[in-house]
Amino acid sequence: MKLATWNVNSLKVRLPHLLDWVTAHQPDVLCLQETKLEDVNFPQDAIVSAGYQVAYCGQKAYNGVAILSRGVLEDVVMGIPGWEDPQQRVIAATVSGVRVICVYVPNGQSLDSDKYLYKLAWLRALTHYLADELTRYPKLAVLGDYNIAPQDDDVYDAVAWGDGVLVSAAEREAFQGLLALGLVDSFRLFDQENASFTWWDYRMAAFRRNMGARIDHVLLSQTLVGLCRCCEVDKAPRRLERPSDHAPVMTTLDL
DNA sequence: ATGGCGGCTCGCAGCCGA
Repeated sequence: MKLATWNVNSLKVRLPHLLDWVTAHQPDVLCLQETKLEDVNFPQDAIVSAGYQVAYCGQKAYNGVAILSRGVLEDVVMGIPGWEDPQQRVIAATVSGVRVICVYVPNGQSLDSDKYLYKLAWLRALTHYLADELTRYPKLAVLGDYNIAPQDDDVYDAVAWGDGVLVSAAEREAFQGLLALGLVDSFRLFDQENASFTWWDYRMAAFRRNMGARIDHVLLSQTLVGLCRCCEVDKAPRRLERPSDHAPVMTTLDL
C-alpha cells in the first residue's frame, strides 16, 4: 500500500500535475492540503475518472484538505471532533483497515503573531485527537503538511533560519509530543540523502539552491512501522512549470 | 533570505503562505 501526501497550493491550478503524478506513481492513498476550493468547485469528476474515490472539505481561498483512495473510503470524519475550527484543515477516513488522517497544520506566520498561538493551540487539539484515535485504530497513518521542521538538519541552514516559525522550540516540542504518543516519522526509518526537503520558497531560486525545509511528514503507528518498506520525497513535480512549492512524500507499506 | 514568488479575492492592492 502506497500512502502519499502533497500540499498542492491550489488544486485548481495543480490539477494537471496531480493527474500526471497519480498516473505515474499509482498511490493507493493520496492526502492533499491547500486545495483552496469550496466543495462545490472540487474537481471530483476528473479525480474519479483517474480511478480514485475522494473525500474533501474545503473553503474559499485558503486551506482545504482531501483524501484520494483507490479503495473504498469509510467512516469519513472532517475536522478535529469536539474542537471548533472555522478553517478546513483535517479530514480522516479508513481505507483497507488503515485509518488515514490528512492534516494541514497552521503556518503560524511569526512568533509574535496571533496565528502562532492558534498554531500551538491547534497542535494541542490535534495531539488529543490522535491519542484518542490510536486507542481505536492500531493501524494509523497521519499524513500532511505539519509546518514544522523537526530537527536542525530538516532545514537548509539552521543558523540562518534562526528561531522563526517551522523551527521554534514550542513547535518542535509539539511535534515531539506527537511522537511521544507512539507515532513514528517514517522518513527517518531509512537512510536518506543529506539536505532532504519537502518545501522550497518560490523566491530567491530557493529550489535550485536547495534552500528548503522538511515540513511534510508521514507519521505511522507502531503496527504500521513494522510494515513500512520505504519513504521518499519526489522532487520531480517541483521542477515543472508553475509548480506547487511543496513536493509529494510517499511511504510504502507491506500491506 | 524575507522586496524578490505565486496563490487567492465582493480583484488591478493587499493578504497569506512558509
